[in-house]
Amino acid sequence: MVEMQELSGQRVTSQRRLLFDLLRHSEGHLDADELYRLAKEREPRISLSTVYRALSLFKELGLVEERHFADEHHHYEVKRKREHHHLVCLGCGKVVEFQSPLTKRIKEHMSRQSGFEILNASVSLEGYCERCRQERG
Amino acid sequence: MVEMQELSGQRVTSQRRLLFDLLRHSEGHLDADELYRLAKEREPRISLSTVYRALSLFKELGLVEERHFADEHHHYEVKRKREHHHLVCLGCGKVVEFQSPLTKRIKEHMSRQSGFEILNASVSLEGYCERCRQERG
DNA sequence: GTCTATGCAAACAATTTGCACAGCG
DNA sequence: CGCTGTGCAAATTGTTTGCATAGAC
Repeated sequence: MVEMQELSGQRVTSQRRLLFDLLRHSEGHLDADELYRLAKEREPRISLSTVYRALSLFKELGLVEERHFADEHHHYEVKRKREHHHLVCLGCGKVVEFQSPLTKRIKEHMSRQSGFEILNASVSLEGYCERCRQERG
Repeated sequence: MVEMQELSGQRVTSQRRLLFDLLRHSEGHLDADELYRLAKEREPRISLSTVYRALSLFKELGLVEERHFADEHHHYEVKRKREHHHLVCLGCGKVVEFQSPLTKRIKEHMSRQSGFEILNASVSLEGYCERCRQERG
């Protein structure tokens, strides 16, 4: 298990190490409060502002990405090498990640057509997962 | 110019008519506060909570869609027949809408692959527009 | 030892809610 | 005229900030 060793000149504190670690090992897309609650289990004195400050630092350093799913607040996930996208179930909130070569083609096409330099693409699909479809009849 | 005639059993009030009208005719993607300010020009006594209540009603009825662009608060736009997507400039905030047959293909592909019933797709591309690219050198 | 990061409480911003009155149907 | 929608102010929720102290380097 890789640990946080350096933070581009910023200090590596126990809180930052813990928070990054939790993000790293949580499958999902945590929001600030979920992360806070998890962190408190291991370090009860940690404060929510530390969580926000750490998230904003990680985001600035490009270590995590901020997502805006339906309605609610922000979710954060550790940035991975491969670009990936999200399929969200409107019934149970489950998030499935996927990749698709088609997104690369959309980027290329729109870049040519608009003159934008396109840095990133995010595709988000919504619908009902198999189980929720059955439950809804 | 088409006017709001009915609201699925909900009452059509002057405020709702005004708000929907403003959304309708604003090119862009208004947020609650922008909409509020526009509405006040025509109806100074309108309140911000009315704006929020109307937006949430419209959203429930499927008349408008809520977008979550980078960071900030929600934006709302009247739902149109054609699905369309967004290209956002990170420099100046400009939003360009586009359509692409590739999104239909992504939906079909993911639907087959995941067993989800996919209701909608939203693609959001970020980058720098031609002008901002020049200004940044 | 110096200077940045933390915890706490208080400030802010976006959105929601309770209540008495206004006005649609 | 009954009942839903509105304006206003106050409440909530998510996030940020000021300040004194803790702790990384």
